[in-house]
Amino acid sequence: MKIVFAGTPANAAQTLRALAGSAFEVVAVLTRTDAPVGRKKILTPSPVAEAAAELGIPIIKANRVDAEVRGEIEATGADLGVIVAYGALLDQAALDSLPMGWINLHYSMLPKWRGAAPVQRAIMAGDRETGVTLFQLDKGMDTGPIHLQIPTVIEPTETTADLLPRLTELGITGLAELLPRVAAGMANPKPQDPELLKSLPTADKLTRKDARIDWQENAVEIENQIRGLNPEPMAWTTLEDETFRILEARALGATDWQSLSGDALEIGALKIESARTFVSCGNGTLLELKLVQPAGKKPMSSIDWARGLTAGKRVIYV
RNA sequence: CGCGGGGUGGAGCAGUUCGGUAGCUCGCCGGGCUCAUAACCCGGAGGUCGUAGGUUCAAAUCCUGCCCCCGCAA
Repeated sequence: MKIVFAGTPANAAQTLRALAGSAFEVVAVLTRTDAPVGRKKILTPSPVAEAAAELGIPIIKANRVDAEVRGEIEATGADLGVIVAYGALLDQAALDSLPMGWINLHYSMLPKWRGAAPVQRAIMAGDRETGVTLFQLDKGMDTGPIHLQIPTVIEPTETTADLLPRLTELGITGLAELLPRVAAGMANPKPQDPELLKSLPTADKLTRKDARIDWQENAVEIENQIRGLNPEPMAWTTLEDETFRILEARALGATDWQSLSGDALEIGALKIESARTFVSCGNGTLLELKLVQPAGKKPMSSIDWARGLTAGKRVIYV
């Protein structure tokens, strides 16, 4: 069975490497075109493109599968497409370009969290469990029939940065199990429940607005948000009109500390103790800052940051 | 030339406007107090102030070039 692999980011590259080392032949790789990266806008190939180059696999760079790209894919003589975070939807014609269609590796337990940011959304929502789904791609957004799913627990302190590599491994495991079955014509995918497809939340792409902390919320929710948004795009707030990123923080439960202690802090106010820093959140809850990054600075521990604050400086978030 | 912040002993910062050889909060080393400690007290080590050059009697502070780090935007 010959395979065309489509993907873009680092975890997709890792999956590609695993696939290339398997019994199946990866005859071509489809990835997004080189994109400008960083302040200097250096045109950089995607991690998948780099991996493919190393592996000596022909690369097709395109941000859309149009007639021309479809022709290239068909010309490879591949049987099946495997797609992992490619970054674009395939239309029906593209889906039909390969005899066995396309199998998508998605980082959630579908039909929950369909869409672009399933890992982040699951953590941000405070889910205790997620997983990977291998399904037959159809024209909808992650709506196709499911081949195989592998669940996993989300640890209480886990960030997207922690979870994604684990899911990547699970995805590779899943592919190793599924592909031989597909090659043998033994695949039997089951349709997703149409009701659940409608009712369950989707994992829409994250915007900068999603990454901004609303200190009115409870600390537990804010912590979930911070963990889900690490490392991309990273939660932020403002401090004296400057971006202030919070990479790591821990909620002190759902306890109403303000009522308990009586020293009511304004929401968003900072409280510094000997070696710890807290921010007052909604309903009297407290969030302990761990790792922060002021604009223009490197990430630092919250206590290092607090050490540098001058006495008169007002440290209330807005 | 997209906008902006920054490079000062191991860490985080102040000092740069109005040039005069370096300060704060920690850490580290040694000693003391204490049942004990992230507490307190005493003492100590550690800095060519990113780099090259210029102005000056004198530059972390003024001028010029270069390197590096980071936030926003893409």
